[in-house]
Amino acid sequence: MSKPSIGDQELALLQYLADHQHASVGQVASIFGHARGLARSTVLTMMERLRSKGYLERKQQDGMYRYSATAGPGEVMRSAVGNFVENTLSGSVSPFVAWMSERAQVSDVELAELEALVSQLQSRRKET
Amino acid sequence: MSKPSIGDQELALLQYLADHQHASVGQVASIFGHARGLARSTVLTMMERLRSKGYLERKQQDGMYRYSATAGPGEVMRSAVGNFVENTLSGSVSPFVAWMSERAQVSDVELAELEALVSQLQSRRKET
DNA sequence: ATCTCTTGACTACAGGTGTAGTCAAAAGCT
DNA sequence: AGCTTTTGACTACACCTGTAGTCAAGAGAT
Repeated sequence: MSKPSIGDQELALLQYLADHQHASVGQVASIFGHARGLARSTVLTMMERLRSKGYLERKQQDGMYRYSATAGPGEVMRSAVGNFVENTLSGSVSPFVAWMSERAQVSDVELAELEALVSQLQSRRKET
Repeated sequence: MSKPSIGDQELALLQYLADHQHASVGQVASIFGHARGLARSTVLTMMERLRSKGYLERKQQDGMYRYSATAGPGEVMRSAVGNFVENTLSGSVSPFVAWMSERAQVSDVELAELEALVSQLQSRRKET
C-alpha cells in the first residue's frame, strides 16, 4: 500500500506542517499561505487533501481544528526522494551523482554531509 | 525560457529515445510500449507531446518518421534531477543524503561514484 | 441578542499527464 | 489494381494538482 502521490506545493505545505505541528488553518494561511500568495481557501483545500491522503491529521481544539503531520519532518522529504529515485530515475542514483558533479556550487555543509555519507557507507559495507 | 515540465512516464520515454536515437513510433511502441503495456496510440501521443515541448525532433525517412531526442542521454536525467532538487527539495541536497544513508543497499558501483564525487568536490574546492 | 469575524465544507475550473480509440492516408504485398 | 498493415492526426476522458470563490455554521465581542 504505497502512499498516494503528492504535488510539489502539497509537499511544501506538508513540510511546513511537519515543522509546525498542530497549527490551525488560519495560522498556516497567514504565514505559509501569505508567503506564497495563496488564498485561505487554497490552503484549506490543500490541507484537507493531504489529510484525506493520510499525511495529516487534525483534532478539534479551542473551537477549531489543529493539524499535524502524521510523519516526522525528515520522513516527508526522505520518502519524496525515495519516490523520485524509484519512479523517475528507475532506481538508479547515478543521475543524481552526475548532476551533483556538474552543479556549480556545493556548500561546505553539503560536502560535509556527503563525506559523512560515504564513510558511513564504507563502514557499513565492511560489516557484511 | 525554462523547459516545459515532463511527467514520469514521459521522462522514461524520453530517456528511451535518448538511448535509441531515430527510432520510429512502431519500434518504440513494440519495445518500450509493449514492455509497459501501453497501446501504440499512447506511445505516439506521448512522443508527439514530447516533440511539441521541444524534447524530441523527427524527420521523415523510409516513409515514416524517425524520432530523436534533442538532448543527449545524460542531460535528460540531469535536468530532471535539477528540477527535482529545485522544486521539490527547495534547492537543498540534504534530504537526498539523508535518504541515501537510510537506504538498504547501495551497490559497489554507486558507492564508487559517490567516492569519486566527494573527492572531485574536495579538489574543486581547493582551487578556489 | 445581535452583529461581525473566523472557520470549514463544498463547488469550480484550468492545465498537465496517462492512456487509448478511431479513422483516413500511406506503404507494402500479391 | 486490390487487399492488408502501418502510420499519423485527432479526439476523448479520467484523475491529479494548483488555485480560489461562496456560503452557511460557529465563535467572539458589545
